Amino acid sequence: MEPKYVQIYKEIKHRILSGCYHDNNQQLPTETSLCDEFSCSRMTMKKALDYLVSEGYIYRKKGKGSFVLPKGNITSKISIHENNLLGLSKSYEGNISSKVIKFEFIFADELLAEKLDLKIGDPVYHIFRLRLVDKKPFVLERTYMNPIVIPGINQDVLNNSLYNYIENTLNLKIAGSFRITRADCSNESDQKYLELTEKEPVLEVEQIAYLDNGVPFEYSFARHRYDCFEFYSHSIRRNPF
Amino acid sequence: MEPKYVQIYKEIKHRILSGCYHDNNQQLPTETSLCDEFSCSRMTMKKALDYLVSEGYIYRKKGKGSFVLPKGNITSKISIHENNLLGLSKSYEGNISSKVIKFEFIFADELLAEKLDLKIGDPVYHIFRLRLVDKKPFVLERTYMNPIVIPGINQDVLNNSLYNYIENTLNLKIAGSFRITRADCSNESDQKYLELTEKEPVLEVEQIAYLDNGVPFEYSFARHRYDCFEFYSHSIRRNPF
DNA sequence: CAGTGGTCTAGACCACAAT
DNA sequence: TTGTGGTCTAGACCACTGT
Repeated sequence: MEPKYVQIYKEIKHRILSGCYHDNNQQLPTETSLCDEFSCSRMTMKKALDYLVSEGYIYRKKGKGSFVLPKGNITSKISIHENNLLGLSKSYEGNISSKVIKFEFIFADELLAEKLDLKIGDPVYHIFRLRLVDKKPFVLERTYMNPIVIPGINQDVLNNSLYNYIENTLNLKIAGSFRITRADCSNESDQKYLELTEKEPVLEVEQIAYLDNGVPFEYSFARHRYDCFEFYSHSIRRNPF
Repeated sequence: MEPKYVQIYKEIKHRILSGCYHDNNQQLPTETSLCDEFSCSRMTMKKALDYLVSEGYIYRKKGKGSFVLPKGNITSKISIHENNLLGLSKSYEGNISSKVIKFEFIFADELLAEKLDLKIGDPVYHIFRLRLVDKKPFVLERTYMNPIVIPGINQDVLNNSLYNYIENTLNLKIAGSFRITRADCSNESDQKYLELTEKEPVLEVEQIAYLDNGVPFEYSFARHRYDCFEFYSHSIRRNPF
């Protein structure tokens, strides 16, 4: 059973996307009237509306009301929202395949030990995969994983979705991640596998991902072809901060 | 007067950063005991803790408790958090200067009209600036602004901080933005002003920024030197979504 | 079972905007 | 003055965890 505020959030989001508030100068009904309609308290309605604010659908002004915000447009590249945690397979609807270039155990050096919360010398999976979208090279992923936390990885899993394996087979929950995004010159591997020239760069995303018990399970570098990937995000200024 | 939940948020954040919960296995006190200590209701405490969750300081598990999350590390590059809205001048403590390369009125084409919510042919500021950090070229910014919304821009403003001018002189409030981040090959201007070779790329951030009345005031492309800028972000999986 | 966090309520008071 | 959203409360019930 979904919480009431999620149901309300979804219904109002649906109304916004259907243009229900276009006639009324993009203004939503007042909170109290929405509370009446959905038979809920104001706190619950506020929670639903807060999610719409945080996703950039509406903005609210004290003393005035709540209004629909125009949506930024997405280009033709593959766009991943900054909040997306679910790996490529779940983020894109195309035909995704993987080619495993390297799959081995290594021993954690200082960096890996720090990022994955291990001791130096502990065994770590090192996975180097090329991921293709509609058979065209898209991203070159170098992933380090803690084999204690994520056991049983094999070629079969790697050819499909690691995230599916973690969530559905191992039944673990992914809770969050830290990411750093940067541009970089392509190196020899990039050029070879992503079919880039020397002049063409990559968009690198460095990531540490955590399970819901706070344990880091993945440290990865994903190097994307510059011409078919971009990140989009929406920020709002939080009120009293 | 700051809301109570902000004060509580700040105090607990301070405690986390000081390592107060290190002894107790990174576990925070229960919500009810924190409510007692801060003399507040549970809803208020939850709001404070929700902000800590959204910023990646803690995670919470039903039936277990709330725990401090290890913090991702930031590298030596200039790192801007994905949520930062405040322009370079307020994001970085170094010695920042600007060189105005071009500053003119143009007429909105279809793209600009759409992004800035104008009619085709309406006048638009076109600002092309090189921004330097500690006298070294850092980012090349091409900005389009609606002169009706942001009037009175001149060379003096451009040599300092546009965001300061908007917030402090014009007394407008910046509410939020949409951003798209991508890597790109450097073009001739990039190479000239950012002092890059043909092989070296840029990190481009395309942005539409909004005031708190929902009006878009800026559409910009910021092309950063690849080797001294990166974006970092933190995502959490929201519960019932 | 007891203890935790998650949701929800009904009502209160405040700050801000428009009239 | 009226109406809006922002904050806050005191208490209720639920779902999940570990004993």
